[in-house]
Amino acid sequence: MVGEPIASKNGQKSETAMSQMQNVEIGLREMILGLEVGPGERLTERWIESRFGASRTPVRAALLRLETEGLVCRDGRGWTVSPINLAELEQIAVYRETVEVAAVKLTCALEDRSAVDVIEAMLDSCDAGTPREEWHRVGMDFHIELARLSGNEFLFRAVRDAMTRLSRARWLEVRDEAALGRAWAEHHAILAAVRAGEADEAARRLSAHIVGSRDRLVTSLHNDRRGLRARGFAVVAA
Amino acid sequence: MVGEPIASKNGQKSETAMSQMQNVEIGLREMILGLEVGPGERLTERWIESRFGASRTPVRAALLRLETEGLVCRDGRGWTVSPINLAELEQIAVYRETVEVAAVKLTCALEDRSAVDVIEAMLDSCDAGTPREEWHRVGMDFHIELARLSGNEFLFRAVRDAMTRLSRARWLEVRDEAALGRAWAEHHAILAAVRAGEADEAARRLSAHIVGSRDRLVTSLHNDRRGLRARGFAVVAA
DNA sequence: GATACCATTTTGGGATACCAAGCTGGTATC
DNA sequence: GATACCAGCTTGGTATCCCAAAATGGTATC
Repeated sequence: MVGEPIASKNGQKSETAMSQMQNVEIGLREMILGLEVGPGERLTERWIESRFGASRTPVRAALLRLETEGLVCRDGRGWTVSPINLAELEQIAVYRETVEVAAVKLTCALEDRSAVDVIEAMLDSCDAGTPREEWHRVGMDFHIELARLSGNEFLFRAVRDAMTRLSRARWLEVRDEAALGRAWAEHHAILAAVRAGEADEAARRLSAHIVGSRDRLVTSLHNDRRGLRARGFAVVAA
Repeated sequence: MVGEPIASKNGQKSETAMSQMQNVEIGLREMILGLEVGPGERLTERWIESRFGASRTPVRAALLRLETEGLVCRDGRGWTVSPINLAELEQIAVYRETVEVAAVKLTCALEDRSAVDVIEAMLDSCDAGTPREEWHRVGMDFHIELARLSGNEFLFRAVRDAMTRLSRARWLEVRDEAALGRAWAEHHAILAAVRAGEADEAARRLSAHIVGSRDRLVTSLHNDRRGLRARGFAVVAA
């Protein structure tokens, strides 16, 4: 056994009412998104098995799930943590611009748009003392929760899945304070337009935000790809 | 053993070089999309196991895959063929309009749009003597292949997955000759606009086509839902 | 020293055994 | 007759075992 087995063997429930499969799925997702296992790294089912104290059946189920999320991919026979793919990041940006703009237009057409206040409060919960992980999480949740307001389950899932795929890359991005402040200002401006029901204005601002975000992200990773490779992270060029 | 086992036991390869999991996944998907198992029907892993002559390991893998496609869903402990959900169909229509329009606009911006000819040939391969299954398949592939031309993998997958979810409903739709002819005319008109590079015109026609298609689909299923329930198909109202 | 070849190990795919939870049908009690 | 209760069966969740293929490493040959 390597690391800390989370649940004991032979059908024993872990202290929470969570199945082994959920245990492995959630734990492995966190390890991948938190870069505890690097992009491009090989994964063996047996290693995951011992790492989480589960048997191969739930391990394989979790891998199949994570494969559909794009976090792991098949490597012939065998599994690999998906590399960071710059070309893919650009395509995802186009995709999320499409679905996020559609979602925000739907939201602007709603009579009751008061739910934007909850999102605004979420943004405001970040200040100078907030750890970087939290800024990162809130920056993603802003887009996910904004899409949820549309009420369209498929647009929401599309945004959530796209943000999941972008998560590691955004984490690796070299961001300065100024860029972060600008992003937050854009977030607020988007919410203001949604609150006012100005669909075109909200769409324009959101679109510009996403495109700018993409450009900074791809540029940052491209410039730093030597450093990323030095850390053992596979980065596929655009 | 019920039905016709496709592969023999104990690691024996079937005649094609296909894994058991792919066997089960593809076979079960065809059974669901072909309505050989009705929407809302309960599925047991053991039944699938004997139906396809595979053990539970590949069966579970296939079920997990089909769950992400929305073709089966969990029913507490246990599996169910996803019911036809009219509210979901309407949401999917909004979603696919969004992504298909975005894809076709990207395609119109390409220099080389000659690939539309292949799609046009596909449409023209259907005539009065073509079986209904083929019309159905080509009607879906038109949208999928059109999205593929955009070159954006995520828009393409979104359209493909949406069409998969719509497949059973479209098959159940009561369509007359006139509606089919109108759909084909709209398909040709969309292609003509794409060929000419007229993005706005193509988007307008595609959008109208999808909205009209949605209205006819939902109306048809809503009117016929008594008959569908009589066939044992679960239809959830909007 | 390079290379071809073979034994060993590793690994994913699949099959099966076992378990606990839940459903079912029957029975006993009132 | 209705209901509470219990035994047994079904079923998904999990662990484990087996297998074939691929990777690995060492050795013999040139």
